[in-house]
Amino acid sequence: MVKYKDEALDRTFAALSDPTRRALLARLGEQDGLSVSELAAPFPVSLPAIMKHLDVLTDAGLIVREKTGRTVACRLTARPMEQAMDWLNRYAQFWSHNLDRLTAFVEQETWPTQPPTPPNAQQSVQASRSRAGSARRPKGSTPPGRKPRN
Amino acid sequence: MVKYKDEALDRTFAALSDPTRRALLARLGEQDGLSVSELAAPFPVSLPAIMKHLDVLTDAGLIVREKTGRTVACRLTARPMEQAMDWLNRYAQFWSHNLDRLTAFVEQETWPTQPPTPPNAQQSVQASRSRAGSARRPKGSTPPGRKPRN
DNA sequence: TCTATACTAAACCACATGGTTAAGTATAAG
DNA sequence: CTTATACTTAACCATGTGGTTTAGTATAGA
Repeated sequence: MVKYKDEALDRTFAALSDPTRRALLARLGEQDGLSVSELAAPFPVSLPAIMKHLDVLTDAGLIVREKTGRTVACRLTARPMEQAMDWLNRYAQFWSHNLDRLTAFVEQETWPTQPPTPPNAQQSVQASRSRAGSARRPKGSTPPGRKPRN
Repeated sequence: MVKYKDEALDRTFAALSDPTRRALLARLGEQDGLSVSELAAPFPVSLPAIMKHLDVLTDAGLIVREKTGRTVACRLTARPMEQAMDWLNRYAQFWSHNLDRLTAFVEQETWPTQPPTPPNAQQSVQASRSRAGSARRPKGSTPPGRKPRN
């Protein structure tokens, strides 16, 4: 099973879904090893906001941070983006209508089409985005469901 | 400016950040044109939950839906994923250390490194993920900020 | 030693997300 | 015409997100 890769893809794509984080990555592409303050300077948001974005990028493995004295240098990494590209390449092959390659490719079983199952460990900590299982409703709250129209 | 492409990238990467949605796309890669019920059948969540995921995929332009009678067929599309691949390819070139190509590439100005600016129209509708500007606090609520440690 | 800088952490907020159940609508089948 | 199926919509919930301000810590510079 490639669930661990799935979680890595979750974080990679989630990290890339925000324009500020893509701009941060692009900035590091121009000039790797910038400090946090240098990275944050052109952005119209506060430094703690940029810090949060860098946290997301670090958790996704897209950057690494190394502290020297009081400054932290941020650098791009390669691995998780390669995995995202792999996924996109597979998608590209689906709609290219090359059915022979497609059939052979699907039968490699490297492509999880079965629905994601939430990890049975760490139920108290939300480990994945899609989660099944009913949420507990506090007493006295109204249950979900559409009210009749009348 | 390529802000419109940026918003499309927002939606594309956000759509891909969820494992259920990626599984839906993979399922359609195996067999295009499945109906909503057929798509939903293997998933352990409710039909409206799958409907919501399909809404996200449709808004991102990754699938199209066409109704025939009472069933809706879902099909993969190509365009937005190509744009996501373009972005990833550029990132790949950054860490491949090809500085000549990198410099020439950056100077094409097709790669927005400047911080994203939220659209000045549609302030009432949240159009982009990163947004500046202070939120209004209700009267009587405590202001943000860390409490002193003592 | 004191001051300044760079970064980190906490607390708050409005809004978004991903699920649920229940009701409603459109269309096909009997 | 009635029933069943496929899908849609509304209302709810817990949690997460992306921002803010304020306080705190670590390190460099004067």
